Amino acid sequence: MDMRPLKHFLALADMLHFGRASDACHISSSTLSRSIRQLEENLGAPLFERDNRHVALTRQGQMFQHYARDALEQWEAIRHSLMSEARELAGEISIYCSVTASYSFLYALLSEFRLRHPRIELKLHTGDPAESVGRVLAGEEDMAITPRPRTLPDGLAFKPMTTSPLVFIAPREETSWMPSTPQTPSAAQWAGVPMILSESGLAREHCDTWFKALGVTPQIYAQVAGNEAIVSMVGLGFGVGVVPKIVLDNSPLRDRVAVLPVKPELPHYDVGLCVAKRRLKSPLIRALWAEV
DNA sequence: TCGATATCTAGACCGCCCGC
DNA sequence: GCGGGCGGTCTAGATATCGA
Repeated sequence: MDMRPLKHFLALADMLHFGRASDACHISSSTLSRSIRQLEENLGAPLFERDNRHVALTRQGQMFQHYARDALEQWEAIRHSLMSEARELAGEISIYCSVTASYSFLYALLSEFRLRHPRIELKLHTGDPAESVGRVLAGEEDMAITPRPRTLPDGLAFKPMTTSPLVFIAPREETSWMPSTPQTPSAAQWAGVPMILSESGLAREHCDTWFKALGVTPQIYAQVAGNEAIVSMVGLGFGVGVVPKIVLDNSPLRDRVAVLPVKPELPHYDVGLCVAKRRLKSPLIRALWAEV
């Protein structure tokens, strides 16, 4: 069975761009165009509306997207199940995590796994941890290393790997807006502090709750996707940021910032591995899941 | 308005595989 | 060995968008 047309379709459905989707599939855009056209001819229905500049899923394409995801997952599951009876596990697992998580957890997670399962190919994608749960639930990634959401969505399994406190960080240089007594914060002290915060995610939620309890609307200087960039901007003196301590410990710019001893402290959160429960049927996914 | 750029499509061609 | 089918690349063409 040739599942490539389904993979081509899903790549284009995700990216809605022939050039980027063909790069992701390691084929030329014209090959992708032909593959999609043949799929549409076989199905007798248009899957994409496209012109010389835009690509969009049709209603039939949206229906087929659900089928294609399920079909590929079931195909991988049965294939690996049959293979595992006959010989060692082989195939591909995609993992999504932040750059920091790749420094901090991947070695421990994968070093022995690679030796035990050398025929499993690992695909690592790094980015904003706030997107990780959504990507796993949407089937775009097999697994993610991510902070545990406040409420675990149905269908998501989570295994904690470590706990990290959230900390306020400030530039080491003196500034006029720096809170003078962070141990005893007041609304007046924090009202004028330029804040550099995550656009979304758990760190942002905890931070918003902290400011709400203080009775202050934070003066947001910048909203950033990904925690690593917050350390950079704080190090440059743009404002005060909030990051997981593990991000700070792994940052090459950690010497340019200082942790503010703010009270009350922000909550700790669990960092761990998450996976869609339905994906645990796959022997590959189960094998890596068992590593934690 | 016009040139540059981005993007998708079609056609030509090539290499590999498989059946005869 | 030959020919057909298939999947790939390369290239040109068409057209929308953008910016000067």
